[in-house]
Amino acid sequence: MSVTWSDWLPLEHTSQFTPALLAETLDGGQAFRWSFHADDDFWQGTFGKHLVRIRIEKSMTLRCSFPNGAENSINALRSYLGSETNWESILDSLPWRSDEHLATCLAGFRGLRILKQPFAETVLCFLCSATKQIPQIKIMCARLAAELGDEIVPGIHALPTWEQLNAASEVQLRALGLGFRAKNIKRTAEQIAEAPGLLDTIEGLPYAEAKAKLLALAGIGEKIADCALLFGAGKLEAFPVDTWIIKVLQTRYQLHGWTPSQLAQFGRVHFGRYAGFAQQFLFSYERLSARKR
DNA sequence: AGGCAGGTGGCCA
DNA sequence: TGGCCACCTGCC
Repeated sequence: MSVTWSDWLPLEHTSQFTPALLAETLDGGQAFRWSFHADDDFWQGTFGKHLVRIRIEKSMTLRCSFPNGAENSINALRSYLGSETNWESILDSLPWRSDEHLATCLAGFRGLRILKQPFAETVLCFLCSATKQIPQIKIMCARLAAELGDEIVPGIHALPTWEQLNAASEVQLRALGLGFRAKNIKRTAEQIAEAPGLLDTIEGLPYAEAKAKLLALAGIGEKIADCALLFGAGKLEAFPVDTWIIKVLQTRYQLHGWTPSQLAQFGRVHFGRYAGFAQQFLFSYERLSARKR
């Protein structure tokens, strides 16, 4: 039996969003669960127990579709996409007036957003991300879902919960191609099992405290903690420093010789309370430049 | 065919 | 603290 889908429901109208920006937001390294269906021009993905399709029309209207009967996922989707957030105003508050390179990046990706993904699965996806490129991370996440996650509709699974992960063995996780990440995921699953409600607590904490608690989990260092807090907990001040951002800050901000930790500090101070939002523009711009070469 | 990829943790000075 | 290296796997 196959899934039937609802009509395309209007999600929001925006003059800023474009197909390229939707792609960059859903599939540019924040989330790893979206795939583009070129034939019918829509994105399909899951977050939590929601299965969703999104498309953008020429009139710049975002429309969405759900498996019949699951139409109320639209509320969760609005939250996921930050539909209620005034991104334009946050963007304007970034220090682009005194930072020429930031201004260039903002101009190139105006309309880009930060997702608000379910925190627990954001932690999982970024535990998979260590020294992997986006396509590999997506494969790992897909395998985790297929093998361990609940089935949302026939053939499509949610990412596993931490309870489901804890029920798996490290050997079983390794068999999914996770490599050394399997041990970290297994250990973190155990730590979470020992402290029920831990992730919910962390999500509700202020940035610095939340980060300190995340760093105590196996396999989570500065970068992964910041990614989880930025893309999964709405903490826009989190400033993940990965190899791309190191390169940007060294070459375009003349910060050669700075350690990743010092660069993170610089980022939070220089870009301010929405540093993570700024980071995403620097990241997208740098990645796009690299692909063109 | 070997190096490297959106890191982390452990070990050493 | 700061630098180095092992760690899985797959793709260029």
